[in-house]
Amino acid sequence: MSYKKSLLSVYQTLLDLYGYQNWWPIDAEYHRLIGTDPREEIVISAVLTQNTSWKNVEKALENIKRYGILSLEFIRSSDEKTIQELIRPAGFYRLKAQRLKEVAVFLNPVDKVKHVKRQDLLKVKGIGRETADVILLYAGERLHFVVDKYTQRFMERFYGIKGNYESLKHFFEEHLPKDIKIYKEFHALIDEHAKKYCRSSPICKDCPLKDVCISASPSF
DNA sequence: CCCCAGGGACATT
DNA sequence: AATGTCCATGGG
Repeated sequence: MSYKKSLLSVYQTLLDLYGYQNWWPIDAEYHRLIGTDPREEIVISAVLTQNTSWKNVEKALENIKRYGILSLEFIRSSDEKTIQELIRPAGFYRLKAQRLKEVAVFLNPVDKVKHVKRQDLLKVKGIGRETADVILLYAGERLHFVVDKYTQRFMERFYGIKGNYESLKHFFEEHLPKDIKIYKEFHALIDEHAKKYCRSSPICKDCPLKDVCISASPSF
């Protein structure tokens, strides 16, 4: 039998299951050695990961670190063609080189992430709702919940909530404590769970949440 | 061969 | 407002 678990208890359950994910991943040692700002890696990787596997993003980040500098100033001062070649493994490389240029110019200095309005961030070409919220939450330490494809899929299956981006974002922000750590980890935990069980072709049979999910039938 | 991956801009209906 | 198409590499 299924019932509606509170959003916070879903978070607790996922946290118990998978542990802290420590998103957004950054190479702290690199930035300590080079003297660059770790927040700039978050901004760059947020653009690179658009509809792209993290594995491919990592290859691009390694290229930038090896042949350039993982910073927004490097993006600003480098030839766009050079950036294209470095980030090629991340896919959509011509498009993303352009987007990196735009955001690097806009977020100058990067400390702007602390006070920039979401509305203004969304005006930057290549920065949509999810990328904006990733930048605001993970680089700016600001209370913006990140909704992605996984989150939409999970919420539709688990709660039967469909909704557009803004309504889902609002749902999370209304039903969770105003806690940056919870926002960061919950988003990561949903992604982890969606990769393991709540896939496009869901594996409900072994899903740890099957008893509290409204769409998981015991017959699955 | 297929489908999918930590989306977004732009056009069409 | 909802849906379709394009962008592109790499892995399963």
